[in-house]
Amino acid sequence: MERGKLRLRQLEALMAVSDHGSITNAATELGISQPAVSRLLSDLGDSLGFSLFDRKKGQMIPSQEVRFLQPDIRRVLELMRQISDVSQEITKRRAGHIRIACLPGFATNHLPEIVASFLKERPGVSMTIEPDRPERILEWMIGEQYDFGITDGFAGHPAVESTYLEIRTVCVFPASHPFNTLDVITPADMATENIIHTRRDSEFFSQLSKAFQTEKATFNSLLEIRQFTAACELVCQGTGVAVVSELDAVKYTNKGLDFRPFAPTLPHRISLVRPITQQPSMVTLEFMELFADSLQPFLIET
Amino acid sequence: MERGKLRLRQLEALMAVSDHGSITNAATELGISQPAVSRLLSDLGDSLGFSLFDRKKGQMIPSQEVRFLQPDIRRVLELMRQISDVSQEITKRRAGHIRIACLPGFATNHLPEIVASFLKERPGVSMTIEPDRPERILEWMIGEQYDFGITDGFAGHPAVESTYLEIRTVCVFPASHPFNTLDVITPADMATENIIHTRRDSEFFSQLSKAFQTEKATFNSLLEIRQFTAACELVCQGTGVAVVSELDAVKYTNKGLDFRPFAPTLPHRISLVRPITQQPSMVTLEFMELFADSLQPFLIET
DNA sequence: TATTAATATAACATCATATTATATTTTCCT
DNA sequence: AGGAAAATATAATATGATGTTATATTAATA
Repeated sequence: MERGKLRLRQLEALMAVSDHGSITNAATELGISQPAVSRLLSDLGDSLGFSLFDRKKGQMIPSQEVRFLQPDIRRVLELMRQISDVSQEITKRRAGHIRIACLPGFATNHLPEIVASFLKERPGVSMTIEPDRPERILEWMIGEQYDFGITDGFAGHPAVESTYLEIRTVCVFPASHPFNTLDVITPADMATENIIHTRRDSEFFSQLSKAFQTEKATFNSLLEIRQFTAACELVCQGTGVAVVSELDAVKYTNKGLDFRPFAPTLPHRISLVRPITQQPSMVTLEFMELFADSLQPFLIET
Repeated sequence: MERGKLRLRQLEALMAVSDHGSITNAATELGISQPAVSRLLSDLGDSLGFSLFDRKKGQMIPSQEVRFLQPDIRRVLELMRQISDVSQEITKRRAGHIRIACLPGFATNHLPEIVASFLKERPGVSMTIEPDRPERILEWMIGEQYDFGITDGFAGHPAVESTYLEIRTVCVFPASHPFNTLDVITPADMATENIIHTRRDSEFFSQLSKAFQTEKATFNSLLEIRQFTAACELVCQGTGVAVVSELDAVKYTNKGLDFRPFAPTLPHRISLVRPITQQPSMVTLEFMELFADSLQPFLIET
């Protein structure tokens, strides 16, 4: 017995002949010459050590042994086709998996629509989105559990590459509020208003209160929340006014909210991060780019 | 992009490098030279169109894209190994499937032990055993639904090859019965006994009753059964005596039964059959041979 | 049995896959 | 940072796999 290795082409030939009943037809099907198939089979027969076909009035009938192997062989060929297909999709950035860790605000607000439009064009791509606190996001980047992170302005870490961005912030108020006559809103304007704001230990709160101090305006703290979207919801209810990222504000214009630029310009600082050690996949890269672009209209010009 | 076909060897190289962390190790593992692996990968990279590995201080880390494909690739390689293994087993007649149709008597009596010893040596072989009436067995042979059949003496059919066999028959009686002093039992001896026998329309019954007629012995029919084993069970109970195939008789010697040759010699006629149109698999052939051999000790010498 | 269709074999071209030799790059260690 | 050692890439080349065309052989059927 010749114990040569099984080759894919031999199996292809075997199935083609099984399926089309003759070597000649199989050759046509495979787009090669009849002798080529003939030899593939004879080689395969040699290395398998049993006869592959019985002839029954001109038809090539697969032997019992071959029939026994057929299911596995079909599976192999099918899988090869699939691998080939999927890798094509990957090349066209239409297949793959992206793991994103982000601040809870993004998980519900801006990210979903970007993700949706990205996935719509790419049937083979799947994603994991994990919202969590900044420290956790950082850990995940370092541990390479996620491919892409959206977090707040952060200190930097040798294992993490980050792009720092400053988002415009605006003052939001109910559409019917007198503020709608102003072009810009200042701390002085807000001195008589109830203010909804982020946590006192947040970086953004200290910026905001400093702005009020500088202009010697009263800061009437009414409510402390964690996310800008929560603030917007409350402003909708008429509970007060707030300074939030324009990214969040625009989502509420059709929900009875209006907004104006806030002066002085306060940046909402965020960072787009990724593990530096591993090369991101091409889809990931493409997504990160798309996401960064999506923020462009909301960035403070420098 | 070069859109060449994926080759198995490339995938093997890919997984070897993924699993062993370096091209050099992978090459050792595959038993080939380092440049060979190097080029397999570079070819694969070209045809896939994305980078396969990231280097991290001497370790080759599979890229996101590769990791995405790995499960499928592993499955392909595993399947190929399996096909190769199974076909080896087939060659050694240790894998395959045999479909047997037989008379109900054989399904419970002689066949099981032959099957058991056959399968014990051949871990990859599986069987289907279908007991049924002779006409049904014939149909199945013609329709090629079964590979091997055990039926009673039969008329012959152009699509079925058959081997005709004559099994010795003996008279069975309880061990304590006076018959145990005789060497041979004749119809005359049995004239005073209650007789358990096969159905009146069976070929064997007509032989038996003709023997009694020839010797002008009374035939005290007590019970009509279908299978010889059933007759043996009843003889055990002391219900009567019977003439049955020696094949069945030997199974009851340790169950309180004894037997002696019956004179005149009556053959129990059976046929081993198989579809003539299709070439039987090698295991099937081997099993048929084993089965025929197992009957040898019970055949009437010619 | 003659004719035709299907398959096998032979001689040869080309590409895949290996080799050895050597250049280049990376890693890692003063 | 610079240089030795290890890992990887490239080049030149041999061999086997896979294809071709031409032709012989075998099987089907009228």
